[in-house]
Amino acid sequence: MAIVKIDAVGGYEGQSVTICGWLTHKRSSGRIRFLMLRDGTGTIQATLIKGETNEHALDLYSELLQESSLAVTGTVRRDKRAPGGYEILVSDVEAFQVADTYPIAPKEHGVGFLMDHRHLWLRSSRQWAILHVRHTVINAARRFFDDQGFTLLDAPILTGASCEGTTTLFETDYFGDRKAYLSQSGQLYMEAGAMAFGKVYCCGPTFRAEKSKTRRHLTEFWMIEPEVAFADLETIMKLAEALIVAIVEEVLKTRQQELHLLERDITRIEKIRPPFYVISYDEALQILKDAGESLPWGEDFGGSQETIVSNHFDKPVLIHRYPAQIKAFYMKNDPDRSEVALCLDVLAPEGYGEIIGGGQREDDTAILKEKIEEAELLAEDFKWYLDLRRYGSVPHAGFGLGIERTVAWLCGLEHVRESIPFPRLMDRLYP
RNA sequence: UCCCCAGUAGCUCAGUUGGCAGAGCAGAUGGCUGUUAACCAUCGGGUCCGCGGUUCGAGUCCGUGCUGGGGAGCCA
Repeated sequence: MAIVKIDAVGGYEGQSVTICGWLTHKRSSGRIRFLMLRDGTGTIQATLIKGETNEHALDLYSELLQESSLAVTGTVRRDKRAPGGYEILVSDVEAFQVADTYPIAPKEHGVGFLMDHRHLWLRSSRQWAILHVRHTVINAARRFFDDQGFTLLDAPILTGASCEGTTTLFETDYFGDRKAYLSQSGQLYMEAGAMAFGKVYCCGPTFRAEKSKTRRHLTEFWMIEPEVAFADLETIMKLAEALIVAIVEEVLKTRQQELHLLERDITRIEKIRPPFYVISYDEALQILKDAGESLPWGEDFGGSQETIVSNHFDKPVLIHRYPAQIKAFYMKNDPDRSEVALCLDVLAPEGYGEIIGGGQREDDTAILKEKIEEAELLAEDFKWYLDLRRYGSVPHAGFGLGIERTVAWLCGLEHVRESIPFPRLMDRLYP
């Protein structure tokens, strides 16, 4: 007897198969009974009829509660009345386990309750769709870099120093006499990698101890961070655009069913084709001014300002050359205009905010030393980083793409917490 | 850290002017020969978030704490 996955039953019409899965639902009408089964690849209706199904299975039916784990054996039939087009005419049912009363009913639930049951919530069709899109986003991004000759170079998660202030760092004890921090970014290490391999990227979790309670923030989130030697801002802007295009194409190609299930307006994603919009910080300020939300030059955008700018466009918008004073110490200043940094942010459409941040790195030892001092960082922590400029410094650039915000945007989610299997938020470490 | 909202059955919620604690779903029992979140009937199920106060009487009003949600600040 073949054990068949639900998404493959179409190839077994008329044959007897066994499907192993979980009970999502059951219904009955007189002597005919229905089990809805889920196995991770899809759902299918199994039909029990007196006379065709054995007595053991008919008796078992009445004991089964939602999420009981089952092996269902029967004949695959095409039937218009069955959701999905195929059903199993059951000959026998065995239970691996009869579930206790399942807390998540097929009705509505509040966010807090679902988050407390995240380990079970993952079984619902909506989460199935979202996390499939996440899988594809990560895979598409990695394939994009692999195909262009990048080397995957994983960055450490435990680090000895902060690259920004210590206020947003998670601190942990390191063998009693020292402190270690959870990485906020793999970037500095990718710079070292770029000097060794030319083109590198990392993909992994990063941590921010920001006390942010918004729909765009997690304390643990994943980034894909490429870094390229002999590259300037323009090169990296082209790379950022091409990466997003590659991700969108792959999601549209392989995740139609998931997007449909999420009731995502696919036409808005189909618009995401090159070229994207490219504006300077100064031009973004003008857009805000025209919208009646003037901001003095030198200030960073808040969430509402980002939304105003991104709503101005139907595709992602690349914003370059922010004031140097609001950007990190390692950003290279524009030689033609020293008050701005050669940096790049990409805002997703529909108010999903910044999905990419990056730019060209400072490659001059003396200037970088100065900037480290200005940022009041410990010079000795960055000795190795300065070495990269002492031994064959080259122009180089890179960026980080936030996985969760990208997934939230493509899926049309209201909050990034659904775009990662087990979200970590300011007040939530369970489950 | 600040602002706003909420906390009543396992879940989602209603509860009028302060006067006997309610519905739908889930669960149990029974009915129905093709159901689509089936339907119909019956039944069980309560620390009304905690503490304090006002009152003859508090789910309801006041104070306070806790928890959750939304937002702000913050966010290379």
